[in-house]
Amino acid sequence: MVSDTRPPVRVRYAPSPTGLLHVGNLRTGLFAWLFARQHDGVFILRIEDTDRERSERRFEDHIFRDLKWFGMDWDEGPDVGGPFGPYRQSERQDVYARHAEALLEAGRAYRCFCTEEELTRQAAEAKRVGAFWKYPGSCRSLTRDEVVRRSSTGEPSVIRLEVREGEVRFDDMVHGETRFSTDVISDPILMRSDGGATYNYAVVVDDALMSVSHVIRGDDHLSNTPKQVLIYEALGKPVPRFAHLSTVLGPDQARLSKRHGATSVAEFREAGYLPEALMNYIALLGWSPGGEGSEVVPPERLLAEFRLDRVNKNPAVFDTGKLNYINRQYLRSSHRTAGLVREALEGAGQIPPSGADDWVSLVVETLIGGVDTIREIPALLDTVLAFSLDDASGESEVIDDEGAMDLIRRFGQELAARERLGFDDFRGIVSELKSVTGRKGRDLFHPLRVALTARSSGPELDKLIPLVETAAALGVPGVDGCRERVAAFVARHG
RNA sequence: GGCCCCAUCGUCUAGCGGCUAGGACGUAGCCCUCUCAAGGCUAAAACACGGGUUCGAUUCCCGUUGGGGCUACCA
Repeated sequence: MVSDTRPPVRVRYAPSPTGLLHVGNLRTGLFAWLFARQHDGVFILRIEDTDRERSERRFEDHIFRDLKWFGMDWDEGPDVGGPFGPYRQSERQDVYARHAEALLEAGRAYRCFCTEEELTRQAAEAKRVGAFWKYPGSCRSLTRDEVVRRSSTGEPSVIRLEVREGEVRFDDMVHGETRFSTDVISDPILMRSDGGATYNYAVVVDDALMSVSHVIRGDDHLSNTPKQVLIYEALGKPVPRFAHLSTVLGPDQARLSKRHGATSVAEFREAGYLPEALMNYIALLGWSPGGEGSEVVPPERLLAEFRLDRVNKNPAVFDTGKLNYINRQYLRSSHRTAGLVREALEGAGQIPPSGADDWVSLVVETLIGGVDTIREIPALLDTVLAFSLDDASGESEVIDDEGAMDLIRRFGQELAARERLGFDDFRGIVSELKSVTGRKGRDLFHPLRVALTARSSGPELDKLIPLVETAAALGVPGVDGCRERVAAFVARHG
């Protein structure tokens, strides 16, 4: 046996609590989570709330809630703790400061007194004449005494990393080997003049201290990576492996945002999407199971088949239509569907006074095939159960057809003879009407549908009739039984 | 301006020098059917452009074009 010397897999997901969790962000989290779980690794949730202005605690709670709903779990995080905490950047400021001091001591970083205004002016001027500009390193050569003197007068300063010469290279799991020349990298600011850590520095300190082995994140950070590698080097910490994921775009090819409609996990949940369907679809953004046939890949299979190194490099456009298709597939087979339909019906006040369970399963059986999401059920049910004679007035094909009306009258007489119309009764009546009137097929069924629903389309009659009869029997408000409906229809048009 | 990343049907993708360029969603037609859906079958639909390398490029290299990111005391 050869012993495995690879370091343990530790992957982190680091959302910012500045708003609701976004599907683009969620995809990064999903890929990171899948990778961690596939390698028996540790999945860490870290909250990047260094932006005090925009970060809010309630958004953090929403992140926990949405991730759990989505089906992800984590081993370390602000809510569950862990050996490398704290897991909120806002609680780690002293850690950043301490390591910055150490870098200063080690001569890898230096204090810079250049004012932001002056530097911004230089940069703007360079840009105006089309010249390249980077921080010239003016403060690199300040003597220790001078630094002490200027600091003691209260002159504000930042801490910058001294960028070495040469090249930075790293092997990205989705982009392959990537290299940058340090010639174009300004000495990055580690600590701001207000004493706070900058993002690029804080992530590195956190990832290094948390022994993160794989940094999986959006590719908007690809250009930041060389800076970060330099910081790892200065800190004397091993550089993790990186995987930079492309962004998720809206239908107009622009980055997905609110104006594209639903983009937050919460919205998809509320719209009645099943979490496993959303997970399946999101995994398909940049990855595919390959081969031929279905792309319905449930979470268990995702765990087995997903490959981070096979994720596409180019950005993917979010397609609600395909998400709907995937959701329909899960809606039909999930054991959770009934419970969710029940909630939706309760929310819409469509649960009858008695017999709720039977009612819900009947509604599911009748309507689930016709919807993209659970959310559509209450409205569809309303439409299906509605019976308005006024709607029928446009059905001249039936109303003006004496044969059809005769059929309906006979149908009404049959119904009048019984209390309830069971589906077997309906079968019997129909076959009798068929032989009496000589009508069949469309001529036979269409008039009956119109008399029963006042509409020319809807679910199959063998599903619709039990639904209407049950609704009437259970006392769903405003729903008449078949007998009353046909009688009313005959009274109006017959 | 500089640096970096990306580029196959409308969309998501398979492809890793030789394929009738495959699948999925969507679209169209047909079938099923009382209707609308669903479901089944079929069809149309792509290698951004120009140079190389090679016996041979969707595939490798270089440009161009078009997207995107970074170049902040934002993350």
